[in-house]
Amino acid sequence: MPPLTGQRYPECSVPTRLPEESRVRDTLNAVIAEALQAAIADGRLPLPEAPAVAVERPRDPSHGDWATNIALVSAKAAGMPPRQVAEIVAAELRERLAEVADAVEIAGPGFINIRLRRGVLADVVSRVRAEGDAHGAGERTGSRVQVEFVSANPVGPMHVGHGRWAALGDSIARILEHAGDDVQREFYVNDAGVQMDIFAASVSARYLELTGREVEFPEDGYRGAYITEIAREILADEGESWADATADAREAHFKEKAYAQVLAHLQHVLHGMGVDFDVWFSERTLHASGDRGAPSAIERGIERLREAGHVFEHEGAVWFRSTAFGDDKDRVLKKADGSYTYFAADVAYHADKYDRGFDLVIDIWGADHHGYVKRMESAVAALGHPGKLEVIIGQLVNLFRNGEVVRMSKRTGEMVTFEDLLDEVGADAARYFFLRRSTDQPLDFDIGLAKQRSADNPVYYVQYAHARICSILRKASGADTADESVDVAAVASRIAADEAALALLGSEPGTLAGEAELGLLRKLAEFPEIVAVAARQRAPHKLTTYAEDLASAFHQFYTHCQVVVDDPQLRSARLALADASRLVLARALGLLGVSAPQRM
RNA sequence: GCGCCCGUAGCUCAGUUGGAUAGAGCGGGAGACUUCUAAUCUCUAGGUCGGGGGUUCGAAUCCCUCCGGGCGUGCCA
Repeated sequence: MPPLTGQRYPECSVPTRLPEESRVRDTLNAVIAEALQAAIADGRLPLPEAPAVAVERPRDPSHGDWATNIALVSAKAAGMPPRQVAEIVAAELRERLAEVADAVEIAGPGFINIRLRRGVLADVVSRVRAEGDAHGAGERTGSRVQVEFVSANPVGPMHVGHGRWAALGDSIARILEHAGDDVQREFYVNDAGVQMDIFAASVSARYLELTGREVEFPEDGYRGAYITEIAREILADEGESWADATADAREAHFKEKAYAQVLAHLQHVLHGMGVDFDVWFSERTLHASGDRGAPSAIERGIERLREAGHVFEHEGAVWFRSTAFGDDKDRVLKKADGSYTYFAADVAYHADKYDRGFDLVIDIWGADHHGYVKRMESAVAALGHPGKLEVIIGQLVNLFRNGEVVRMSKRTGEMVTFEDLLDEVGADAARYFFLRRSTDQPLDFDIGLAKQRSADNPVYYVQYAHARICSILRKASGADTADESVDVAAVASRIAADEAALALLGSEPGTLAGEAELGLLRKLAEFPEIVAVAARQRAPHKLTTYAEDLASAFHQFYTHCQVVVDDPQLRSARLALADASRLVLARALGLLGVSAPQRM
């Protein structure tokens, strides 16, 4: 078992800076701002000040590579029709962008569309290939972020929802790391509290049954078959002697045995899907008193709230005045019977997180906990860290098989566990499907579809694009396309495509081949921005959507363009384009925690 | 009752800061393998963005209201 403590994590200190947006976007914004300034300065545009500029990528590729609505935005203030404003700005832009743009056009109600030179578009190929792992990455922000997720009670197997949150938390962590933050993954183990007692009593009852004794199963006990399995293992290991011990001694012993087993199991399943936590934080450590009777972390947490003036006593209980921070009602920390609430432990836990120096804490909770968000935010604010907690609510998963809902019953313990699902569909498909929908949307998971190795299955669609590229590279090396001993990366590194060669890409616009090349170039260029948006919005599903778009652009390219052709220049250019696609596909899949196979 | 999330094509869902003719996959219809993997591609049909008001040059997106669905609303964990 790994260490179960609130262990410290190595200090990280890197200069603070926000992730950089795409270079082209920044440049265009700057140039447009200059153009506006110039037109305002010489009186052609009667504006008091230049409006904020924001270029965007038009949805419709026929509108060019970039567009700005600046004329529409400023028409009113300038007292001119939008198209007239657009004329003035566009004239300026044509001069300033002569080097990089083929055309600056006015369209629709007054949009200015900018069409980049092919050479500028093809630039992305060299950039992707030169930057390697750094491509699409933000500069190090120095921001220390903790993502806490799954945190399933260690009293049974994970359900399918836990699997989704595991995929989500891990992918968000990967994306934030790529965007430049220092990220720590943490699992909070609720190993204190009554559910552990019930758990122990359940195992104890099954153990006694196995020794042939008549026992009444606890009414609120856990009835899953795994309880019996655990009891059986204890029986095999330690024999029947525990049947004669006192119930207290037996349950105390069984609790630790069973807990260790379940925890190891959770770690095993999570590891199996590629999710590894940096810290497993035990709730018990918060309850434990310090040396020579020093107060526990929970007691210290309450003390801190009290010092901040937000604690009061009422009807024998100790309360946190969360209403002072916008909560609906105040919350109990210490019950009238002297025990602490789960919330009190969570206050101590979060205090500990900030003591560890995190600049931002992201908690991923199941939808059934969303009523808890406000009080936790209140507590964090009261502890002096307002705004440094972000709670992401993960919606549930509905399992379907052949269009039918898979029914589960918690009472009888009859359920499809996350491990069952992993065994059936595999880690790649499970992760991909979990991440495909936005977080705040409940997910319908069709087991049949996830297992299907066909065109209907988006995860294979994306992986297949990657495998196809690897196959092309094997062919280009002169080897058999099925020869798995070929080092694809090494082949790729030998491909050299100079500017003249890359300029051939998309040189025949209007043809199927030319459009396919241009489409792929444009899609590749979007990647850094997609990563930045996915990071900012904590939205891995932006990357599944992107990966499918990129795979589609590649498949079209593949269909319409022979890559390994005789003409050495065209061949190297297309190989380089395919290689850049390979790298970006692998990176996108990597951020999702999904493998990028070289053969399928 | 109150709070949060959601409602977009037959189905499952994207839609960035309010932008142009609202997109994709599946499913329906019609096609393409002598090629570097057809796990692919091409064409086609399909919409009152839940309803109604408002804000504005412009609304799926922002505001109000109504309808429908999910979850929450413990001195449980």
